Amino acid sequence: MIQELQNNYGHLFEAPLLNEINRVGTFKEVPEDFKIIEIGEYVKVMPLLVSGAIKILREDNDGDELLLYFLEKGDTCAMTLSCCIGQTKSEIRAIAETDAKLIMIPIEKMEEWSEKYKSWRRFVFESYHNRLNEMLETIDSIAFLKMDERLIKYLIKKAKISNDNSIYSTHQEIAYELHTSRVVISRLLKKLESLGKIELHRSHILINNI
Amino acid sequence: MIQELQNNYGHLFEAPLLNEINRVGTFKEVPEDFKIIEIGEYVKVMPLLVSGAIKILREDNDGDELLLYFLEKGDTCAMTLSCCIGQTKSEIRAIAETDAKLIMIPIEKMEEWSEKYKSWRRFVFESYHNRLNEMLETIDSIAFLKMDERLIKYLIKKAKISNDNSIYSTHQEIAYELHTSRVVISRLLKKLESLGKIELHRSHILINNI
DNA sequence: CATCTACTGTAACTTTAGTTACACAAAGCT
DNA sequence: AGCTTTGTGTAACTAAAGTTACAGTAGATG
Repeated sequence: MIQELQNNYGHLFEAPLLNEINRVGTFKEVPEDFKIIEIGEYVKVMPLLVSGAIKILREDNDGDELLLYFLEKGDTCAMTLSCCIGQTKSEIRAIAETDAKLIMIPIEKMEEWSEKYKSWRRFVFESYHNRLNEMLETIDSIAFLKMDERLIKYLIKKAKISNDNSIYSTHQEIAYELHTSRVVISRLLKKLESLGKIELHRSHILINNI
Repeated sequence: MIQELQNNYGHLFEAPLLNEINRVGTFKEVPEDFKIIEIGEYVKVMPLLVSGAIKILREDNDGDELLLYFLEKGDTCAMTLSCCIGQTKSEIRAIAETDAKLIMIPIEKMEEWSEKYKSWRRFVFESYHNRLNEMLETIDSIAFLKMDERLIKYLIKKAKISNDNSIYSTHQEIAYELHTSRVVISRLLKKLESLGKIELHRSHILINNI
């Protein structure tokens, strides 16, 4: 494990902390679509992401979903942090967007390391900072943008995350994540295609020049 | 100052920390509608709210506003925290919703106290936790609710914040904060009135039984 | 008290999004 | 192959929200 840790967090954490993480953390590989955290669960470990991407979803009372944001390597889930500390249930769902590698840290270490390591405090604060900003961007999108613009942002982000300008999703899946209906997405995608920005195939969207 | 501090934060912080806050913090009273933080400003102090309420607003490129959430006594602005630590510009605007009393802490103390005081760490983490949850609630509202439901939530919250079931706002002001148009708000308010839930007066809404 | 400004009410219309319904085609299965 | 499931395209309609326009009225101001 030490290698993955070194590569992704070596520059962030001081050596003694890295050693501790190596000692108490457990390495975990999860496949795409693996459910890492479910809404309402108590969270007992904090995941450090070393490779891949995770999507964070919110759900309303009717079971309708909304994509909040993606996590990438070097990130941790501030929501989880937040739950760990408060000992509260998870407010969100975390699903592996791609195959991913994680280091799981038992939550008891959170407080201990916050006292001991300046770099850990920095990391935790920075995670919160980043997540708050992601949330703000999400709010901007849903409050200020129309669905066509949200869709474009979504496609760009999704392509960036997977580092591939093909997106292998169905219209239905996209509709879920943007919390709208399949018909609306098909309609808007068709419009984007007619503008030459994308090409539509079955379960596959090719990004040309958005 | 010590009295306000004791009352609102006495149970949260250990005595030595309270003393330090008393020593380095500056007390500030601001009137309703006072602009505490503006978008794009660098933030050099962290406000602890001891009385009154503060509204936190987001703005898009066209200058359209959206109310994110309210802060009440015992709260601090996690956004500000976040900015302090990251030394970045403020992403939000903070306006006194009512007359308010604040204790301003120089940001250098943030890191110092995070190392020294467990209660401070708790407080900071908890603030982040609360703010993330407020943001989630905001997202829920704008993503999952229709305007009439958002308006009702807004009225309830606003009444609660001012501890008064009269709201002294114009339809235009409400429209700004919910990021919609005055006509829409007038329409929906009229409907609520006809249901007997509220009474409409000039610049004044009386909440009956929402 | 006459005038002006700000606030509210409402009608009529447009735009955007959501819904229903159905046709058709690609992939999966036996 | 034939059948089924899943994904997409599109039309027709409804609902919600945003826009424009204008009238009326309560307060503020000179």
